[in-house]
Amino acid sequence: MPELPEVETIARGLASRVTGDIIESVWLGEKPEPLKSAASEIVATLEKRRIAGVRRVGKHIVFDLVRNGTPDAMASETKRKDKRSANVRIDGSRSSRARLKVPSALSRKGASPSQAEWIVHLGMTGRMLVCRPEVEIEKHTHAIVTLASGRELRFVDPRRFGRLSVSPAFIAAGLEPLDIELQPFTGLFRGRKTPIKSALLNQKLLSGVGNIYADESLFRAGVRPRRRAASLTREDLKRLYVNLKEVLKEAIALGGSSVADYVDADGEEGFFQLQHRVYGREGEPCLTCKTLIKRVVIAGRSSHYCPKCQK
DNA sequence: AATGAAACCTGACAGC
DNA sequence: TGCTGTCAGGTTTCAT
Repeated sequence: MPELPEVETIARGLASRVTGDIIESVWLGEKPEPLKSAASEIVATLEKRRIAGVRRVGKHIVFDLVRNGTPDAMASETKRKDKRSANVRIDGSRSSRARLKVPSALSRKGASPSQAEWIVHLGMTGRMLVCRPEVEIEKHTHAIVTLASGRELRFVDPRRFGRLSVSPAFIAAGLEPLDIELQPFTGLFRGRKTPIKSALLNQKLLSGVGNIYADESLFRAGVRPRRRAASLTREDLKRLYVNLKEVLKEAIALGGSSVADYVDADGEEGFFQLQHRVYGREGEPCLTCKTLIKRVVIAGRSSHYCPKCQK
């Protein structure tokens, strides 16, 4: 569901609410699908850690975790030696609210690095909620993290395309659209025969651009989504570069786009959907020239464009 | 190597 | 009311 501006909004909301809090325990649902790392490793990495910060990397939410009372990461401590999975049991019964029990040896000092990261990808329908324990547990809740402040952090994801993982230091595959400079940006598309729309969605090139902002940036740049990436001129690429950054920044300023059911960490909707010029406007007049907006499918994704404004 | 289609899931909505 | 078909903001895997 969420793309870069939505994830940025959610990460900022989470940062303001849970930074400094301490993770007491972790419950993981019975379905293994949302887990990219082993359940035992996630539990062992999260429990008893302090949340030093929350940030966005591409479309990922990254929780920076430090050992409680250890504000600074110990850079040398990056090697992980666990033999812990054997004793960890997953109890999926939501009603009993059973918690994973981690053997005490795992919490001993030195059992894991002092710095770690909890990575959350929301997929299409994932949400992260911060709430009181008495709040009813929604259907499709796959993880509940109990905080020392008495609140809970809950991961809810009906379609289960979201993923949870842990890592010593997560690195996105692609480059950050908001940080990249013009030269590396143009270099990403050199020699690529794939449609520019597909290239923009390729997370190994740029991380964070999704279907809405790909369509919106291409409209602003006046480039048709089916154009071969390599066919874009220097001027096309410059306009795409400028407009992609612009549309992402504007969307972040408005709290992202709420098309279906996206809400941020505080349950607030974004407002950028009101600024969409092509996305979701098939058959409606172009805001610039009144030509009807077309929708085609490119690499399996809906793509919206103005046949007159985009060449 | 690179490209596209299919698969992974559930829910909402339109049309009959 | 309820059935069927379509669509969805993402990523990975498989075939070509």
